[in-house]
Amino acid sequence: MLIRIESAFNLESTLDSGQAFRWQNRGDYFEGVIDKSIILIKKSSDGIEFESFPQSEKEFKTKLRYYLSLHDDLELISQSIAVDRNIQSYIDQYYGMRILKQDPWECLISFICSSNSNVSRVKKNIEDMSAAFGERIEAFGSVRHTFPSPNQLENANIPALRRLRLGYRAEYIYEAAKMVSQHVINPWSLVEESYEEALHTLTKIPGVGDKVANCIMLFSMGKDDAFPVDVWIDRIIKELYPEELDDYIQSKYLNQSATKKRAKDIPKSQSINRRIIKDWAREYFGDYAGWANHYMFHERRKRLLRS
DNA sequence: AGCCAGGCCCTCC
DNA sequence: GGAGGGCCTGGC
Repeated sequence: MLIRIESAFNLESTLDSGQAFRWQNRGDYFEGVIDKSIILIKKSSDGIEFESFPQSEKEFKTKLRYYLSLHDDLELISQSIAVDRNIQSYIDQYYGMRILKQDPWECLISFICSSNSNVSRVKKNIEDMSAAFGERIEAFGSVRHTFPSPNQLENANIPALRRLRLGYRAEYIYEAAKMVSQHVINPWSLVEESYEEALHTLTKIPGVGDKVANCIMLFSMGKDDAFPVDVWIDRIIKELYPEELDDYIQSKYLNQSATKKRAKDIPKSQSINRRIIKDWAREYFGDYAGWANHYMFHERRKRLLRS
């Protein structure tokens, strides 16, 4: 079925930029799993062409438009975050890349897995968990599995998760599944909450700190101003904006009791922590800071893969 | 062999 | 409140 897209859409960068972990690049199309279906997507002249099974394409069209954030005004967002030449260049290079709206539960577990890890390993972890505890789907010549529900993961015990090579994350995943299945936390309801509320709730889950929480909020909850700071973003921001960061810290300190703080106590750009970087970037890039984050991250990742 | 990878948690100060 | 070390595993 065709989904007509009026504005720009970069399918490859959107699905293969490390924000989602279930998409496989099959050359001229992508295969993934959303909800209870296998999805095939490819570019077409006036939008994208997709197939779904077992859920019908008619049923899936609305869901897919939402998932791909096709209703978001990319022109507006790009203008909003293009505050300097750096970010403008990244937008130009990967124009049409969008932040997805994945399932918050799957996204939560995915980014718990991501700590001290890498994209290809997280992909394997998610496929392994799905194969072990999700439901089998067969379509288009492929066998895939749904991402397990909170109940299905809670019923998987920790040793079984350990056997999937999840390492110390197994305990976190099990605890998270228990919290969700027992209604201590409802990740889907956080879409309606404010950034601060959602952050507060998410970081109560073991294995979820500030970075992971910001990824979940950005990639599944439509919190466009979430700004995950990992080692790469940390390096990029310090590299591109050293003066701005120093100025920001100066002003923060001056706004406090100026006499109490001595110059030597003011952190230098090398030792600036991730909290300060996040606070600065959310002010600097504004309402769509998370999109700026992902363009910077993606550009760096692509550049490193080339070299 | 030893360090690092898209962090987080716990234990000290 | 923040610095420092440990943690599963895989890859170089």
